[in-house]
Amino acid sequence: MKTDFIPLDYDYFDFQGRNYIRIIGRSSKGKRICIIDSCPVFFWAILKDEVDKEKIEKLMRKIAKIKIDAKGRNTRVEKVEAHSKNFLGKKVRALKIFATNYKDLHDIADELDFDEIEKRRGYDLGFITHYIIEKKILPCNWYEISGGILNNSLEFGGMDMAFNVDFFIKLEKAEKIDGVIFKPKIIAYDIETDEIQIGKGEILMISLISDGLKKVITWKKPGKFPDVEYVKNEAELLEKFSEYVKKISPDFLVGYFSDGFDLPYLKARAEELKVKLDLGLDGSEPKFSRGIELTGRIKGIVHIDLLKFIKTAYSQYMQSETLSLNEVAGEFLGEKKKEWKHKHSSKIEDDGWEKYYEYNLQDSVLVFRLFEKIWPDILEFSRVMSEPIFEISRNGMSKNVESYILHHLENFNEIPEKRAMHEEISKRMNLGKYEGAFVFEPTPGLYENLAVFDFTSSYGSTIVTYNLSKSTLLEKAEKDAHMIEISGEKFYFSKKPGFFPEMLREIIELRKKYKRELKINPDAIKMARSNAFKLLANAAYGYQGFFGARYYSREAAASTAAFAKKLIKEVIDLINAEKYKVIYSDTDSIAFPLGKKTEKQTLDFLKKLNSQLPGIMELELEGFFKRGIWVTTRAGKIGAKKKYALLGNDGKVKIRGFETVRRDWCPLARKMQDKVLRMILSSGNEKESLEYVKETIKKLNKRKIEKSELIIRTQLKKAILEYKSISPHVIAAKKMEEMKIPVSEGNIIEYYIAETKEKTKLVREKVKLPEEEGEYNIEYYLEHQVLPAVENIFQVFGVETKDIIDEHGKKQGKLSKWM
DNA sequence: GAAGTGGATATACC
DNA sequence: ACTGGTATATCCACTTC
Repeated sequence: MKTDFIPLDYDYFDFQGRNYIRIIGRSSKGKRICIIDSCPVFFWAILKDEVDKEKIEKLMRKIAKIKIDAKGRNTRVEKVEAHSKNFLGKKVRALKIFATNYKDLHDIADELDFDEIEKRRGYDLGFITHYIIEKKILPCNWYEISGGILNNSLEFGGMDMAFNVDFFIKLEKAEKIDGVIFKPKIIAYDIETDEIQIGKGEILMISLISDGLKKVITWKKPGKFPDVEYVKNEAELLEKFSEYVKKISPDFLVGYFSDGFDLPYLKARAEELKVKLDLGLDGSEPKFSRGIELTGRIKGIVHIDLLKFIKTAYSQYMQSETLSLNEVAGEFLGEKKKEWKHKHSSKIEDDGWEKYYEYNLQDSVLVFRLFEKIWPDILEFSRVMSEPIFEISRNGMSKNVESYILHHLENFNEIPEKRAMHEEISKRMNLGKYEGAFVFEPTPGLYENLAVFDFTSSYGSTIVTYNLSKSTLLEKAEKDAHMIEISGEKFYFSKKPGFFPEMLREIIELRKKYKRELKINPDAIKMARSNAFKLLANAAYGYQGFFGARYYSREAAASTAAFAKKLIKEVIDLINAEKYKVIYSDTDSIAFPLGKKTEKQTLDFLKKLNSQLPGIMELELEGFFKRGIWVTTRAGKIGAKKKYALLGNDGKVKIRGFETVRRDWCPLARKMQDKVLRMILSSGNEKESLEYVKETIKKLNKRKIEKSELIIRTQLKKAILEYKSISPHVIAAKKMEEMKIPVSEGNIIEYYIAETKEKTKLVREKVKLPEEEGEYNIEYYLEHQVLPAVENIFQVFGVETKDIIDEHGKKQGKLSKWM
């Protein structure tokens, strides 16, 4: 049989002691196809330099005889070959040792305690990754495949009969082709329960959205509500859900925080009610694996938890303060969740249920639309990293960098480095920090007509330019090498291109290429591809400094920061030498007023600068800005770093670091500061904004400010009991516990500071929950929220605090006097 | 018990 | 455990006089 095919979900099984890959995907005609394939199973033994040919042959014969009986399997070495390979950039002789089962490679490697062998590598990639590298059946790419159909066959123990697919094919040949645009079939789902703790309460309803399906299944309050389907009880609810999933047979089952809530909840309730939650294509139930977080896998259907992907791929560029579905959907779709105040189902009035159903349905609608929106990114991530969607949608960026490397090693004839084990990891973690980026101390003030330059992929370009990696680090000083001094110690890197910097060079080039193509002819896929490469380039530096990395190199990471620091300082000097005056710089950006120069002169100068930069280092214009403001730190007279506001020539305001952008300040202070900054930037003076602040303070004093504007939000980052220092939000969390409001690690705790009868000094003793009765503490909000947010800004104009709070211009003593 | 200081904590920047 | 370091600011916890 011959068909086109796009691989979506990979897993593997053992049959008669051997490993087989099972790939589930689709044809362009929408048929569900499962293919079975296998690949050579092997790892590498790297030989010591001095071992001669004769010894190698003897060793190979010895190794070829290895047989082990592990975990009830008889595994044996099938074949041994000698190869010339590279390991960490060095030429090595290595034995390629083939065995019958991937899972036993580690055990076989353990048997190889021969003197001739230096290292054993390539047994810890995971069979799926190993297979993809070997056979190049890449996820989310189109193939023309051919092979024999298994139809009620006993090959593989009759597995084809158990799988609910259109075709079950034993793969013989696969050829990559340009396929059509793939539009996956998905179900977005969401559940509502009585308790938050997994499995503790009943599941009241499940909503499902798919193409042509929009449904809430429930066993609760009946009535004539649109899109609601009734079943008898919770058990039937689960069965019905299962039935729909099977009927639709989606490629992806998509949820939001569904790894941590919806899917485990369904499983737990199914167990409790003795219902089989047979969602898998073979009728199997979802399986969970525990890393640091729970992940839920369904055989043949890719379970996607959008929250996880959004965290790694978007969160750093997002405005949302939390990654709640409500906020994220608001930002991506301009659409929000429906209003619903959660309460136990026993307390829901008869007329409340319709709202609850609508609420539940809307959540699935949002998940469905969110998926549609970010699908191009998921797809391109999978293609770029060459890893299945299940993996890339959950992995962090360091893992993605590593995937990219592993799938491209063979271009360099490289044997993969192993993952670090526990001991090595703790050793790396204990090394402490190295010196990082340079931040220029600004002189506080309001500046006009500014230019901002920044380095494109600064650290990535630095790694490429100076060839910085584990394999290019030289042990001794060499003449023709890249050298950097870090606090007295000199580090040398070879000029012979290493595979890591070379891969990164390609990543940066591809990113530029796709960005160019995007400009000419934009579409979502090009945008996604360009973005995936951008994220990869940006994560490469962090990867080398990450203790869990296979290609960890603290020296390379520290040198990257040091080289970049040295260069940006040199560039600042060059800019100053051109009669500009740099006023600020952070890591890879430089800001300076144009002074007497024109924009054109500045752009010409930028060109000249670029011609002088080493390697692939490149400066670009971030923008011209009409005005910018820098303030002092709270304590001293020195300029505050990482805190400024700019007004672009395009009218856009860019605010960094100020309380405005910090979620742990109350809305009143944030909004007021934002307005003040905008007023000052557009007018060039403080007059108008000062009046505005005085008005605000008056309102506060008259209690005319709504309590909702005074709610402070702080994240509870660990369990309440683990806190050594009991700060206001910890007290608020404790109060919530007492009131039986569920609180857990990671929650954003809301509270306000209230008036108290007793005179207490500690802020935490004035904490009240938003729903608690009480008057807000005027003094606290004035002195700890409103004034601190604007004091430093007005200071730039010589306006002092007393000028802000004293509308008559007279010095006042205690605040209470004029309150 | 007030004042000063360092530590713990949260959040932002790049 | 699941990229890195730099920086600001708040409030608590503790010491000192």
